[in-house]
Amino acid sequence: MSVILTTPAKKRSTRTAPEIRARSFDRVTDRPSQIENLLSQKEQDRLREIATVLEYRRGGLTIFSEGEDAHFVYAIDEGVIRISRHAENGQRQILAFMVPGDLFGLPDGGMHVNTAETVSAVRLYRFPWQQLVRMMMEEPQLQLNLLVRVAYDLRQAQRQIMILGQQSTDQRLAFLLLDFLRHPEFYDERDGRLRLPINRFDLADYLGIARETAVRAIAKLERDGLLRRIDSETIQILDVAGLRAMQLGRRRRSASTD
Amino acid sequence: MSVILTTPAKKRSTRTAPEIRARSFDRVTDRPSQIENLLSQKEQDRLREIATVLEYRRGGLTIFSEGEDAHFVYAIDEGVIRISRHAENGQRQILAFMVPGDLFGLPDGGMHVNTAETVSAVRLYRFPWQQLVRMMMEEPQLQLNLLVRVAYDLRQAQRQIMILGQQSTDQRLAFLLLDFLRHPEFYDERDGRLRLPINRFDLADYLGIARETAVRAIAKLERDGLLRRIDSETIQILDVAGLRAMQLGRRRRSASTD
DNA sequence: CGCCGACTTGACACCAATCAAGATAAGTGG
DNA sequence: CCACTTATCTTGATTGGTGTCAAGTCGGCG
Repeated sequence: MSVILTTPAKKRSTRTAPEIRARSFDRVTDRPSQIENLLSQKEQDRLREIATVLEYRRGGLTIFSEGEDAHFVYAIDEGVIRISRHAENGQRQILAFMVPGDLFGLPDGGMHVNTAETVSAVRLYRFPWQQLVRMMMEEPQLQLNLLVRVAYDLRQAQRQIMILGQQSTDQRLAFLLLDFLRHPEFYDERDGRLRLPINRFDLADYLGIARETAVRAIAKLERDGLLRRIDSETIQILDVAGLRAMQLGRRRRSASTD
Repeated sequence: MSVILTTPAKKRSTRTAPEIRARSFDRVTDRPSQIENLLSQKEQDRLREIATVLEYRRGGLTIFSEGEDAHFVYAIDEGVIRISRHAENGQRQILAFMVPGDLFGLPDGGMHVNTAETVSAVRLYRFPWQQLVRMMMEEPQLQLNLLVRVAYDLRQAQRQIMILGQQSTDQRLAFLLLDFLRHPEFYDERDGRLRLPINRFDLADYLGIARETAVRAIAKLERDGLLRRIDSETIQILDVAGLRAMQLGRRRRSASTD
């Protein structure tokens, strides 16, 4: 069975072709998503029964928005998405970028509190939340798996709190770059080239700085010989150790001086 | 059965008497901790079987430190604790203050990644992690309860990311004050007096600012007529609405201007 | 009474947000 | 293929905010 989903046209979209395709979950990929790794064959089969595959053809598409009723949770099979939230004054903060294997969309009081949008073309697995809850009550191992994932997200969030609470602009940028260096999807270790899948807007909103400040931070690291800009979305990393060292410096003294 | 635990003497401690007492979990409080609310009587009984009550007599005591092996999780029955983490350069960031009903100490790879310390006198329930896991595998409802709690912590962490990424010093302070206003334990709505259970060190390390900056922010809110300092740990709130309004202003324009 | 830690205030330099303007690149329509 | 539009990226100038160093005050405790 094949289903075509429609989404409200994005402001920057000029296409009219369907951006998303959905179909039932069977043999769509040879790389199993991480959620399957810890589960028995039987459990995987049951998950497949309730899952739908969604395909988003490009970046900038909304998967769900904060405030909407939440009926599904999602797992990424391919591509990058961003999780963001808007303050009451309208400012956007990007809470996380998520990559294949990550899970997102857990409801909070039946609603989505965050917004999820594609950064690149994306393939997702979509699970009906109610059915998933029923399954989890019967399969404790499945529930434990979900618990581990949420706990991981919590650790990641705390990590970002550390960055935003303590690091200078340059350090924040180094932190983001080092994170992306771990993904061979974006970083070619041989020639040292990193293709940043995110634009300066997203980068700034993630690091909690202004867009111009982000650009200047990149320019500074370039002056310092740590990297070289190829084009706006590609940079060549010249000194990984230097980036790491930069994170160790201190922006401000700790309030609690021992 | 009564057990006496010992902890390494704290630097500011001059006492020699035992700071912590532990005893088995039975009828120690007439106010049930929140973890019990959603559980059946049978499940509560089972929880009691594996729980121990710990009492810390004062603030500044370490419950566990980052890097230690994690064998227990904890629930707060009474008092306030702080969860912190130290960056590689030694800077401390306070990730959260936790109050009665909150749960903390979930292991990550068998270890504690954060440090937990008492802010005031505290009574805790301590649960052996392994036994709790076994119970959860048999009682899905218990596990779901834990999942809900971790998800809640994640939302709180994301909330702090919003604050640290977007808000000015004054706004951050207003945010913290408004949070404490919700707890009748600290805020007397009649005379408007707020007893801050945390010192300026903790306050600054929580908000990601320098200690002096925190003091100056308080002074500024006082000049603006929003509050009045009684003594270093007590302030009188004069304009709650003004504090709320302060949070809505924007420190900087969003990077993603629509 | 004197010490000590926590709190507070002042001075100053520097970093980053903001406003402004230009550069680059990709798309669009002629 | 070229002019035009638009979005994104980049750089400059300016100002306010915040970290840091320094000094002083306050309160508790021995």
